[in-house]
Amino acid sequence: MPQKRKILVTSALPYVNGSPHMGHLVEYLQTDIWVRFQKLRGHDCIYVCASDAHGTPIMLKARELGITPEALTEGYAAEFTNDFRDFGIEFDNYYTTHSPENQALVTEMFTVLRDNDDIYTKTIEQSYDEKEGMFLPDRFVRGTCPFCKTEDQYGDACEKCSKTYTPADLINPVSVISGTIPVRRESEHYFFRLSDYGDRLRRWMSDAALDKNVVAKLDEWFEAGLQDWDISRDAPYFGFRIPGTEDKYFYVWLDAPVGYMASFKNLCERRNNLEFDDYWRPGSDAEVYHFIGKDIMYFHTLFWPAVLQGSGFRTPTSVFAHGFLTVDGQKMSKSRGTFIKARTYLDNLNPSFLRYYYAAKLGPTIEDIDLNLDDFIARVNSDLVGKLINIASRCAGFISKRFDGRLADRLPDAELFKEFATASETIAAHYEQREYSKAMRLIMALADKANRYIDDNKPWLMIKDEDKLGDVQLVCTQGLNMFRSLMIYLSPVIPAVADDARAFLNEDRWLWQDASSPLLDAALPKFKPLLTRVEPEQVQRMVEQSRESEPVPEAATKDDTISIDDFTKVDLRIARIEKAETVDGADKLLALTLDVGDSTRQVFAGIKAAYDAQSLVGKHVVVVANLAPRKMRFGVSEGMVLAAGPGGEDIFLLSPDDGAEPGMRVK
RNA sequence: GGUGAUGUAGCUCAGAUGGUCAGAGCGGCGGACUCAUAACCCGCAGGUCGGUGGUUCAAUUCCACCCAUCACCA
Repeated sequence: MPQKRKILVTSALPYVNGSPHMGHLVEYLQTDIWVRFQKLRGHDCIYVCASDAHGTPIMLKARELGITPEALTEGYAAEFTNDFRDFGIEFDNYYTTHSPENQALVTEMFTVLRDNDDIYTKTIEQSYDEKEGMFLPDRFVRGTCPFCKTEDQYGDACEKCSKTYTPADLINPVSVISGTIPVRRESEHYFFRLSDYGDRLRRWMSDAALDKNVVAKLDEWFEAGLQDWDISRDAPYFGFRIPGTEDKYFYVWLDAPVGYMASFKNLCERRNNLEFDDYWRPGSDAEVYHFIGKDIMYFHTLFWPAVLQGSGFRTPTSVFAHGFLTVDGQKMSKSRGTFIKARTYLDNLNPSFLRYYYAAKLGPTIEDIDLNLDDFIARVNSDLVGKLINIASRCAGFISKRFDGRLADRLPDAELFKEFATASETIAAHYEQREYSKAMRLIMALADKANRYIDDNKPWLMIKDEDKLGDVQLVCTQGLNMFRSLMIYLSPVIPAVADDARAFLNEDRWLWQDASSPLLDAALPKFKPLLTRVEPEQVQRMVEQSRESEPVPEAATKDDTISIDDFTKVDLRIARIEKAETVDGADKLLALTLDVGDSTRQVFAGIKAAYDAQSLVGKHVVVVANLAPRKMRFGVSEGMVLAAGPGGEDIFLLSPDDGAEPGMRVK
């Protein structure tokens, strides 16, 4: 066994302005497998993560929903936490960047950098939305591409011709927030002198033994010359205020990676044998690794190590970048039903299947991986159920029926078992190098070998011959031991299945090296199927449930309880129907004009069969006021009127008791 | 537009400093078996290794260009 290592591992912090989906899981599963492997090998390995809770998109989304950014991010963070747990992703700590620890660290780092003259200020010009009173990130200005004249493009690049430019270049620019024309306005910003860090970064790069594709990308950036980094944003902004300023905030990308340290620090405060400085100060003997997606390499391989170098901390040992997920060979798509939320998967399929499938495809490179749904079914059923679990299944029956559940006290083919044992270090090396697909191939090749062994020895024939009864026990003991070794090798990937297998083998715990010594003369309980096959219908249902045209309401997902935060996200208001009219060309719709207190709005409701338009005028109803406006063929619907019933003529509007006034909040 | 990565059998992917490098698993076809969650075992698959040029005695593997896909452009 190699020396015990101190390892700190992170996954990129999820930006909590939406629900977790299959793409997120690539990274967290890749990391979790690696962490579990290290722990199984007996190392001290700590896995921390956190929600990335700051920045303009979160601020605006919260405003749109009429809730605080804290409430918004806590709501999504709860989804992430639940989904991570249900996929068997085991963090030592999951925290948030919106924390006192993070603020203290960011402030400390900023102060050190500023005192070392690594920070300076400069006045720059940016797009400004006068109506909203805020500066606009490039992505929040849209207009016509100055090159190819395609309309409605982002302020930084054209999706059509993929040329890049600035919002000032756009023809007819519009703020996506207010719809007004942005102006150019000057503001003082804080910059980090990244340009001074070229040599130090190159040194770090060569020490970190980065993947060659990552190095290629870095070289490209060095070639272009390092530019200083704008680390401030003007108010209004959701983040940490820069010390000594009234209206300047740290850019979310400055405090996000510091969130790794803050989460770890938070963990240290709860564990007395863990010291923050042992892991994060220069001279640390711990290894620190960041698992990230290839899209955020810039931040993790340039800004982040430079900021650490300049502020008195150690740099990461290495950064592991992975590719993106495609589904059936294409980008995830809501209309095709391939934008699959983690929860939708969990509602239909066993998480171990995805863990195995991803592992079977993951390597150490930044290449994208494809979730091919047909391949997923075939692979899981044939590898996991048909090959692996089958080994136990075909041996266990003989052992329990004819030998009282008792294993033999020796192996009939020690040579063969030794093959399984000596594969141990090769498989371990694959895991260590994040060559999971190679590890899986090797493990499955061994599973083939185990099945062949049973086939060659034919216990089902020997069982008919009293003289050969002992041989049956021996062969099955051999088979179960091969199964056991493979399950140990796979336990980082499918921990839940491995736990069940271990329980069947009546053992308390497994360490990696246990795979090299057989389990003999032990009593086993009755075998229960460890996995059942994937049915194509399950996958179909998952895809159907993911299709945008038939969205699954959040509340209808299986997790049957919601938090009070979830409920308060829904802004229910009393409204008075001012006008109700039929809609030309629509069989079921009535167009309602609603008085919601401070304003009126138009809502289309599918209640034509149940209500006569005129009879509705003056009636008070309940409306979902913060539902995203929906464009329909007949106009925009700005909310939803609550009603009960199966539909058609049987629809019953909800109305409040007398006294309720338009605009009152329902709670 | 610039830069980088990828493009190998129906599907998912391996592979080589240029010459037994054209492979695996799945699917498909044929056979065998019946212990096992119709699982397992044996045999069969001929894809111009994205396209076009070039270098070479020889290229899928090196070079150039082109096409497609993905990413990044702070």
